[in-house]
Amino acid sequence: MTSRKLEKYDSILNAALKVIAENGFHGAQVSKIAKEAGVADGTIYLYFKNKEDILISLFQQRLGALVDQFHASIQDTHSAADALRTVCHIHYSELERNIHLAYVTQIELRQSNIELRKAIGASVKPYIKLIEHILERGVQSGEFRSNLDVKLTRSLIFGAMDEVVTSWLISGQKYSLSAQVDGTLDFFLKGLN
Amino acid sequence: MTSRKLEKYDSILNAALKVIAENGFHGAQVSKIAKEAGVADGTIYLYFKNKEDILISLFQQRLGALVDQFHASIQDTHSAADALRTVCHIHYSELERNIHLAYVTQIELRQSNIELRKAIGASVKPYIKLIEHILERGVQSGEFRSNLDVKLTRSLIFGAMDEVVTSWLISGQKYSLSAQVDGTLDFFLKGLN
Amino acid sequence: MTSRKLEKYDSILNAALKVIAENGFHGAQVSKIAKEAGVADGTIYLYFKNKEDILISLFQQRLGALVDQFHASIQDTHSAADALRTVCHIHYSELERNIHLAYVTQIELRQSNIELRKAIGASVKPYIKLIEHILERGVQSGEFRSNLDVKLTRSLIFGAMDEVVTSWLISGQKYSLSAQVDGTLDFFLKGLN
Amino acid sequence: MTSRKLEKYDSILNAALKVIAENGFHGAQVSKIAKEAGVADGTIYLYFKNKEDILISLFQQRLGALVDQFHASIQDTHSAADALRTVCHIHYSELERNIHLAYVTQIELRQSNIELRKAIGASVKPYIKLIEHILERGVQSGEFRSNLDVKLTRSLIFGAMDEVVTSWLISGQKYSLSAQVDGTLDFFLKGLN
DNA sequence: CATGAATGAGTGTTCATTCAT
DNA sequence: CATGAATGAACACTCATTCAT
Repeated sequence: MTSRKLEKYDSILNAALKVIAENGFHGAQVSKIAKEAGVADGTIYLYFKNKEDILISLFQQRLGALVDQFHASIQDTHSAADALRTVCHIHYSELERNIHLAYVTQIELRQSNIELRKAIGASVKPYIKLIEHILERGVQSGEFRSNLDVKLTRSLIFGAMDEVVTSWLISGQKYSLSAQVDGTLDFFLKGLN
Repeated sequence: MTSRKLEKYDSILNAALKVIAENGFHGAQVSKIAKEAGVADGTIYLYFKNKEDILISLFQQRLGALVDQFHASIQDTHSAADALRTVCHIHYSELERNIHLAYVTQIELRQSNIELRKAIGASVKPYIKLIEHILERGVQSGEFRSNLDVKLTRSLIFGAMDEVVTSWLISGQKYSLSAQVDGTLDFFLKGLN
Repeated sequence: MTSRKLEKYDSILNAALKVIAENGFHGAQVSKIAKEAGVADGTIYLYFKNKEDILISLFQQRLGALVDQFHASIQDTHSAADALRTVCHIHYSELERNIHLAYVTQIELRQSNIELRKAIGASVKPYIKLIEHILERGVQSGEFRSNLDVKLTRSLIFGAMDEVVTSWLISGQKYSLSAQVDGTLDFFLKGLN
Repeated sequence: MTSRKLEKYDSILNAALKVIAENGFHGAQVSKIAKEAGVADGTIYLYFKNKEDILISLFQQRLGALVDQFHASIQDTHSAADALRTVCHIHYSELERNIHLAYVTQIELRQSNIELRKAIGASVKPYIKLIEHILERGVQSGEFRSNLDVKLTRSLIFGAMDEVVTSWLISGQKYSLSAQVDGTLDFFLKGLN
C-alpha cells in the first residue's frame, strides 16, 4: 500500500472508532463513518471488503499494537511478577489514555454479531497467551507456586482485569484506572490474604 | 397477577430462553418466541411492554433466583472463605447444569443494545454487592488482609469467575466447569504464591 | 388461501402489471408496486417471497390462464388447421385486448435476469408443447405433410407469432393485431406459394 | 479515426463481446471490459460515450457485417426462393460458427433496457427490410403467391428463424443449427402441407 | 492520450409493534 | 383476553462516470 492509500485507510479506521464511540455500535452506519472520514460512501469499499471488515480491522490493528507493546515491554522485566505488573500497567493506562478505544472495545464491539466476535476473540487470544507465558515463566523460576493451574489462571487474570476496566467505564471514569494497578497486582500475587 | 396470567408470563420467558439459545440473540424474533410459547405475536405485548422487556425480565428472574440461592446458602457458612467458595460453587455448577442459561447470559445477551445491558448490569449489581459483603466480612473477621481494596477486589473476583465461565463455554464445554472451583478459590485466597 | 388473502394477492399482481407497463421493468420498484396496490411495502412480503416471486407469479398466472384457454378452445375443433387457427386467434386477440399484459410479457419481462427468464421459459413450454401436439395431430390425420419436422416447426410457428405481436407493439399498435390471424394462418398452411 | 484509435476501438468491442459471453449482461461491468481490453476504465470513455454506446456499437458492427454479407450473397441468386435459402443459411451458419455472438445477441443483449433495445431494433431493421425485398422480388417474379402480405410475412419469417436460433442455444446446441435450413425453407415455401 | 481513485445515487427486505376483529 | 394481518422505517453495497494527474 502506498502512503496515500495508507493514510486514507487509517483515517477511515479513526473515523470508525470515533463514530462508534459517539453513536454506539448500532448507530454506526457506513455513511456516518464515511462522512466523518471525509470520503464518499463508496470509497470505504475501496479499502474494506464490507462493514464487518472495518470493525475487525479496527480491533486487530489497535489490539495488535497493544500486544506488540506488551511483548516489547516485558523483555526488560526481571521477574514474572514484574512482567505481570507491566502488562497490567499497560492494559490499564493505555485504555485510560484512550477512552474512545476503551469504550469501543469494552462496551460497543461486544454487542456485535457472532462472526465479528469470533474475529475479536482471535485478536484477544495472543494477549491471553502472553499472560499464560508469564505464568509459566513464574512457575519455572519458582516465583509462583508449582501447583498453579496455568490454563485456569490466565482466564482468571484476564477476566479480572477486563472487568475492572469495564466497571471503571460504567462508573463514568470517576477515579483513576491506572491507580488500580497496585491493588490488582496485590490481589494477583497475594490473593485475599 | 392471577395464576393463569403468571403461567403464560412464565411460558413466554421460557420460550425466550429456548429461542435465544437455539437461534442466537439476533435470530430471536418476537414471532419465534410467540410461536414457541404457543401464543399469538400480539399476546406477547399483553404481558411485556416490548421485546427488551422480555429479555430484561428473563435476566432479572433467572439471575435473581441465583442471587437468592446465594444468600440462602451463605447463611450456613462458617467463614468468609467458606462463603466465597460456596458462591463460586453455585456460580459454576448452576451454569454448568443449565447450559441454555449459561449460553444466553454469557454470550447472547451481551450483544444487546446499551439499554438492555444497563438493565442487565442492574441485575448483576446485587451479586457483586454480595461478593463485596463477603469480602467485608472476611476483612472484619481478620481472615482477609486489612488493606484489601474491597471495591476493586469485588470486580476482580466477579470478572475472574465470569471469564472462566465464558472461556469454558467457548471451548465447547470440553471439561468440567464445577471442577474449576478449587483452582479458582486457591487463586482468590493465595494469589499466585 | 382465504378469499380475503386471494383478493390482496391478486391486487398486488395487478399492481405489478400496471407499474411495469407504465414504468418499465427497471422502474418497477417494490415500493411503487406496494403503493399502487394500496398496501405497505412489508405487506408484499406476506404474499410473495421476494420481488422475483412477484414477477414469476404474474407471468405464470397470466400465461397459465391463456394456455388453459387454448386447451379448452381446441377441444371443439374439427381439424388440426382449425386448432392452429384457434390458437393463433386467441394468442393475437388476447394480447390485443390486454395491451398491458402484451407490453409486459413481450417487452419488459424479457429484460429480466437469468433466473426469472428460466421461470418464464418454463411457463412458455406448455404453450409450445400445445403447438407440437396440434402438429402431430395434423400429421397423423393426413392434414399436414408426413415429412414435417415437428420439433423444428413448433419453434418456427411460435417464433413467427411472437415476433408479429412484438412488431405490432413496437409499431405503436397502428393496426389490428387480430386481423393478422388470416395472413398468419395462410403462411403456416400454404407457405409462400 | 486513426488506425491506432481504430485498433483500440475494436479491441474494446471484442472485449465487450467476450465479457458479456462469459459473465452475462448483468455481469459485464465497464471495469471488467476495460481490464479484458487491457486499458484503464477511463480510457473506455475516450472511445465511447457511455456503456450503452459500447453495446449499441457492438451490435451494429456485428449485425451490420452480417447484413452486408447477406446483400453480397443474394446478388448471385437465381430466384427469390434461392435468395431466402441463402439468407437462412447465412443466418444459421454464422451464428452457429460464432457461438459467443449468438449467445450475446440472442440471450444477453435482450435483457438490456429499452433505449438499448430500440437501438438494437434499428440494427435489425435493415435485415428485416432485406427479407421484405426478397419477398417482393418473389411476388413480382410469380414465384410466391400474389396475395402475400409482405409486411406481415417478413415478421413471420424473421421471428421464426430467430426463435429457432434461440431454441437451439437454450437446448445447449445439442444438434446442428445449419442442418435446420432445409426444414425451415420447406416450411417457408410449402407451409404445413 | 491515458490513467484509476474517487464519487454518490439508488433499493430490496426485515421485524418490532399496533389494532380491528 | 387473544389474535395475526398489516405496517413502514432503516441501511449496506454496487458500479457507471468523472477528472486531477
